[in-house]
Amino acid sequence: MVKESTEIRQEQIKKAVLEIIASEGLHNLSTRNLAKKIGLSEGAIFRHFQTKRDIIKGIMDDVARDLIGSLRNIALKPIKAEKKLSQYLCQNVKYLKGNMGITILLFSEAAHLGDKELKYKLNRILTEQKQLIIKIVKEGIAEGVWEKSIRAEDVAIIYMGIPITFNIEYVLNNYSLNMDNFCKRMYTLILRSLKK
Amino acid sequence: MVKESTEIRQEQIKKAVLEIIASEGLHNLSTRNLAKKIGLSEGAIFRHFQTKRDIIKGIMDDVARDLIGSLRNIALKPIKAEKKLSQYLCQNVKYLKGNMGITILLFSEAAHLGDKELKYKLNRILTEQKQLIIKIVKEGIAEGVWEKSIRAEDVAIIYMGIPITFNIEYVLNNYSLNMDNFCKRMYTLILRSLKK
DNA sequence: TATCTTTGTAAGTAAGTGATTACATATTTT
DNA sequence: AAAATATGTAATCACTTACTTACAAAGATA
Repeated sequence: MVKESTEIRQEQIKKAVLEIIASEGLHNLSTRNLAKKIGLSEGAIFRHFQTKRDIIKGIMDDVARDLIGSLRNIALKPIKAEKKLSQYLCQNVKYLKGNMGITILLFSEAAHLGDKELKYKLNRILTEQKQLIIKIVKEGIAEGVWEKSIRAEDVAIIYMGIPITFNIEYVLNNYSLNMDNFCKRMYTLILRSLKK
Repeated sequence: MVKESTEIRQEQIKKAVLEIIASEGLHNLSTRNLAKKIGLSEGAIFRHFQTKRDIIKGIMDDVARDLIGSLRNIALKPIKAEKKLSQYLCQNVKYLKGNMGITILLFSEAAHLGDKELKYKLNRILTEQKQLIIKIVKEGIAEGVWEKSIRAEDVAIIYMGIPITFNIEYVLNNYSLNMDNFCKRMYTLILRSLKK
């Protein structure tokens, strides 16, 4: 009987949640299946998280910290807006690919509506991502390389669909979609709509 | 005790499924809740559909028929590509708004992966939508109004994110998003990336 | 070494799941 | 009007759900 600290177990549990969603689907995300995946009893799960919902909340906090954090770093780099946009998009897609299941989890929570706290967390994640895009677009306009009349918020909205679409395509193409290619091609298109 | 034909009941059931998903979330979509919503017993549900999954399959067939049908009509109209694209996008968004819950349902089924038949149906719906977009883009290029070097498939991919994003925005904005506005603004942006 | 805290398990809980049953009542056909 | 058929219900099925309990054992601390 191996014992581990709550911190380690919590990470294992959150990781297993995403793995189950990505490989078996949301409907297989039961505490029973979760415990089996990690090799623990169901009771042990509830030793480290009070409720199943708390696990989801924990994952959303991770996303807010890791994904938004890395995106913010890119958005704040002292480089040209065009380069920022390219890196931002690729980093965004890369994160989702490396954490398959997150899109489904976030989106499905958006669908549940019931839990105000989860809805708020999701809203923050999406809003912050959009704000960073808006910032980059405005910078590009200020640099004089992108069209002045463009509404940065609209670019942000159309941008947000790209990582989500990647995820859908990725699943439907049986995980055989080339990420770098995808990312570069989408970047090229977005850039066309921005350029003067 | 009012009795109705299987055809009528099937329509009622499918409609109720989408209503429940849109207003109470996917996790509240139980056959029990479904029956309650319609004012029938649970047994009656299974008189008109063999399994719960058959209801979902029926809804997906409806989408394939109604949404894809109306989009195909637009794509085949004898009008300019620019006009087609505009109508196509707005019709697409309008349908999703009028059938809240469909995006969630389709997307969640994409996540389940298990059921090959459902996955196939979803794949067809998305692929057909994309093919129509590709057709319109190629027409615009042939007309000479859009840039020749553009890859129509890429436009189709970036396009597909728009209705989905609309849905997310719509839910998170508490259903107060102006559809026409949204649709026109997204069209303007897409058009910019297409124009010479 | 003895005690205490943390982490684990096996076996439960009540409530919910999709689906079936036996039977009743409405509608159509003869 | 009688028989046949379609549509309904209430009760129940076996099973799953998130979560809890009573207790055992590992690891840290005294």
